[in-house]
Amino acid sequence: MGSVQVSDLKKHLGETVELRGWQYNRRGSGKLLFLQFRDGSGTVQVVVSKKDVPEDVFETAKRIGNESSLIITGLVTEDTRSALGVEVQLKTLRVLQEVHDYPIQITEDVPNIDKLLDVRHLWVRSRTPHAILRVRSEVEQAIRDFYYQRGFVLFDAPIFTPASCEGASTLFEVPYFEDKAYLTQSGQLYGEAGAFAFGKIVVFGPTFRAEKSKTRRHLTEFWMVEPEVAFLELDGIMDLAEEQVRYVVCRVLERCKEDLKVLERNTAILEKVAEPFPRVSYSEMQDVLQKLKAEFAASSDPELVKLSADILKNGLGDDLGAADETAVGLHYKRPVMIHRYPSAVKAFYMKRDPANPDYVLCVDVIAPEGVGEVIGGGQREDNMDLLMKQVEKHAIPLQSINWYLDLRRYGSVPHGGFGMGVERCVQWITGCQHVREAIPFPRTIYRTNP
RNA sequence: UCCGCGGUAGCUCAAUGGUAGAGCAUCCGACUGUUAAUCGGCAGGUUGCUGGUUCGAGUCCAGCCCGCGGAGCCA
Repeated sequence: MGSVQVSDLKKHLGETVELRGWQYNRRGSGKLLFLQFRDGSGTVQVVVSKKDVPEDVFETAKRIGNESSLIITGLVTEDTRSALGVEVQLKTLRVLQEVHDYPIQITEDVPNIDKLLDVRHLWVRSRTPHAILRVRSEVEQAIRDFYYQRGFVLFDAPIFTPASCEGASTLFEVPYFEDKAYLTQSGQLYGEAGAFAFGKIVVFGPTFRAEKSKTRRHLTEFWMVEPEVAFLELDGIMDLAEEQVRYVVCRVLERCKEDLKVLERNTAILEKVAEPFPRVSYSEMQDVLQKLKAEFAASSDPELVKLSADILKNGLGDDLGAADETAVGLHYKRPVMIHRYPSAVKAFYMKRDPANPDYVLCVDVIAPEGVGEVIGGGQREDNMDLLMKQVEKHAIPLQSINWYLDLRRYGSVPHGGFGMGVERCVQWITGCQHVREAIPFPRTIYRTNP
């Protein structure tokens, strides 16, 4: 008799099977015990009846604490009272390790995420983190499938880089033999090299930002997927971003139903990705935000009134603030694409809009429900002279970027792409409160442990 | 870096300047259909650190440490 997985138990109705895993929880009485048994694939209720098992087996089952590791055998029976629809009538019980002081208790809420993150290595066993990280796994697989199916070449960018790609953002400096190196904050520049070699590439890897951000949307280490395509212009880039988000969300809706149920996620808002994403220019958005500001100020909801005060706080020509993004999310209730920002607030490599050189051909995708920017990208400046002006303006050291300028010297073409933060995407899809919950071991300004 | 909030039992939180408490978890016990089971009991503390005010400080004051939320910046 081989072991079976909890997720496959329905195929073994009426059979006696072996299960290997851990006790998640126990309820019961003096003569009847209900072990919640998990093996990673799922959780099943194991019934231990005093009259059906030897005395010592019953006493052991009654004694062992949560997260004791077990190998059991039992009869698989149908039972509508059990969440899974089946349960297991215990026959034999082998305890690999008996545990009595597991530090996490079974609760549904997350009262203090920081305390739980101290024991993240154990917390990942619990119901909610388990569901979120399963969704993350599906998101990452969906991303890979999406690009693979479309003929993109997976083009890994280096982690050690010579210097800043984007100027202002803070980089992690690390000793590198006799020299210094920096952890990458974007694989994009390398992606552009790949696009000119393979046509369509995608960079998928970790990214590091030494920003001292302490919000539920920020990590110092996060995963980013960055497609880059030769001969693709802004409209095409927006099409790609929209299709990719739609594909990923639909995959999760289709394949992670149970996890979304565990997370009590309202899927109605996710299903709206089937509809076209609104595409609004920065300039048009100013008018929309003006209207929203007035509308929210007149609202009876004090939260909206408070939000209203911060809308358009940064003024015309500046980047949108967090309140603006929240308002956009509340208004459209689905991902929104904002394009053609003022060039002053965007990176040096963004291509000028020929129709109005004060703006650049970029696009941000704003997720609703307070998650904010999940995608940032656009068309790259492909003209050597214009690019050089920006390099000088941003005071980017030539020696670290000279290789990149070669891409404009030898066969430059219109091209572009974007970067999507995997954790922000997972945060939105799962509806989890902190982006920290969307990665197995989050790294933040004050946490590198465990 | 700036603004705001917090640190009391393993966890979540109480405690007009006057004997540090509850719920949950652990441990012990009861219960044959429980769904975060329920019920009874035992145990559990240098109240973040240092100093000050006071007859008396978890509480008031000063400094420090640590964390959380937000702004900025970003994905």
